[in-house]
Amino acid sequence: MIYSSELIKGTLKTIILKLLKEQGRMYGYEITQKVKELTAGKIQLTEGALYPTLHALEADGVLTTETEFIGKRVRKYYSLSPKGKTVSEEKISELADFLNTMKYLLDIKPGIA
Amino acid sequence: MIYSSELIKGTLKTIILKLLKEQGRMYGYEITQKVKELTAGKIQLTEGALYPTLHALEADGVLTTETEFIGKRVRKYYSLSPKGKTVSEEKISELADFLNTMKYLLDIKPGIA
DNA sequence: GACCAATACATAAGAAACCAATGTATATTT
DNA sequence: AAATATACATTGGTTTCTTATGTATTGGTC
Repeated sequence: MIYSSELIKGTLKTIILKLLKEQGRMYGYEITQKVKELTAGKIQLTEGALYPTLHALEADGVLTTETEFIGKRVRKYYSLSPKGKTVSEEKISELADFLNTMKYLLDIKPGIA
Repeated sequence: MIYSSELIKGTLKTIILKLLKEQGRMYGYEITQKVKELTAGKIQLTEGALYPTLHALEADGVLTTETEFIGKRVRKYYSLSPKGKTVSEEKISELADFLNTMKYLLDIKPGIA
């Protein structure tokens, strides 16, 4: 089962920031594969969603890039900027808090609600 | 702290369906207040997001409505249709699954990722 | 050696969904 | 009587994603 895309929408940026925080640097395609692997295929990032998001984060000064050539093929590595490290901490803890709140909402029983 | 709206986007429908499943029937304003209460103000649904969503769910045959007058003021109660009961079960379990997956992603440490 | 799948980037047109603002009106509290 | 709360609704604009398309290299397979 693949999650409906609307669920992923709000969390895409945070997922990217979390992975970059742990991995140091990653390139776009690598991110799609890593997320797919870590979620057993339940989250499949599309390129049309990923690349614009990466570009936006870079434009915001959250990510920095380095381009490398692997043979003749180009690879663009993304890393957290100093600002990005702060932003990622904030985003990650906000999401963790949100997950708890949502879990609480889903656990509510008729008597409590 | 109020969650950024992008986080709520993907979960709004499911929140509504979950509440209606537990409460039987609710009207729009009541939903905004209940969500605010249950989340200690962290989730504040705006009318511009709520009403279009309710209308869409009704148009999809997921919700049914009854209009009542409280004095001269109208109140529109929403309930799950038979189809809505099925849909709500699906949405709720998908979200529960998604929350677990996201929690797993956020817990990943450098060595594991 | 020809073909397909995987790797790797990117953009563009359109759709979906929300946000902020606005509008209308009644009810309650101070 | 004024302000706040209740209660519905819509609209214009923005953001953000989806689908589709485009280019090109690399690796595996028949």
